[in-house]
Amino acid sequence: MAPGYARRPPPPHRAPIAPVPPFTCGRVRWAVMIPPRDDSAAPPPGWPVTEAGALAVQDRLRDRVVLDEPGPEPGAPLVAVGVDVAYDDARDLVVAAAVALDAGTLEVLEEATAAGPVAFPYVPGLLAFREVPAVLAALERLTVTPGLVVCDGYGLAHPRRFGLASHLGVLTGLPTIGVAKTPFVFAYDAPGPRRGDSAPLLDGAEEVGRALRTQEGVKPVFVSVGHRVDLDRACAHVLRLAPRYRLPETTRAADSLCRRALAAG
DNA sequence: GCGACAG
DNA sequence: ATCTTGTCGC
Repeated sequence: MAPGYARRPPPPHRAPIAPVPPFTCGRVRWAVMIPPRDDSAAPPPGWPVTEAGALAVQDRLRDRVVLDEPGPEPGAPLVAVGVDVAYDDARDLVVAAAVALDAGTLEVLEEATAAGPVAFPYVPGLLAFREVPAVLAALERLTVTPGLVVCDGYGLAHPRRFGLASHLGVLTGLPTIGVAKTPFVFAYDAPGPRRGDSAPLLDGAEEVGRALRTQEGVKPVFVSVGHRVDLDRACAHVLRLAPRYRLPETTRAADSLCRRALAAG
């Protein structure tokens, strides 16, 4: 692991990943987040168990999304962290992975995983409630400080403008973006055929993200802002992280790791 | 009202 | 997401 990257002192379990104003979830106060419990990836006390409860949490947290920061400068030194999860519903098990890469060289700097019970059923628009607890636990186990978190799914491209990437950003305070493989419910025109070509991802007349061609002749990915990053930079980071394949290396590394961890455990 | 619907 | 055979290509 290359020296020169900022590190947080372990153990991180009692310390917030980043200074974020306290908020409450249900009746429970999360200083920023996740917490202690044991060292599992179980959802914290107060994690919603109903759709109505989850909708209420989204409604309460959505205005905490920060959209007026440009985010990390593409080309500058950056620790880009990919997060993803794999499931075994039969065993009520979810495994999350967080893989930190040097955004310049794509070298793997650090890997972490966390396993726990499935926190929520899959409901379109409420994906964060299923994935976030385990993802937070995996992020906490990294010792490098993420400069950008790349999520598998959406941020602002969400019916209530609060997808997984935005949710994770608000909870951690970290800059986040969403990279999805399918366009969810939004409309777009096919981007040009070359790598780097893009077209707006539209909710009516509102651009909620971008269909971005990362490889020539390959279908685009769908990029949206999560938290503390603008859309131009989000796309620039995705392009740089995907020099060879359709999906960014962050996503590929995290996907691979959580699947291996699920199969192993 | 019914279906579609990130992962 | 996950269930899954073979197949084309580097």
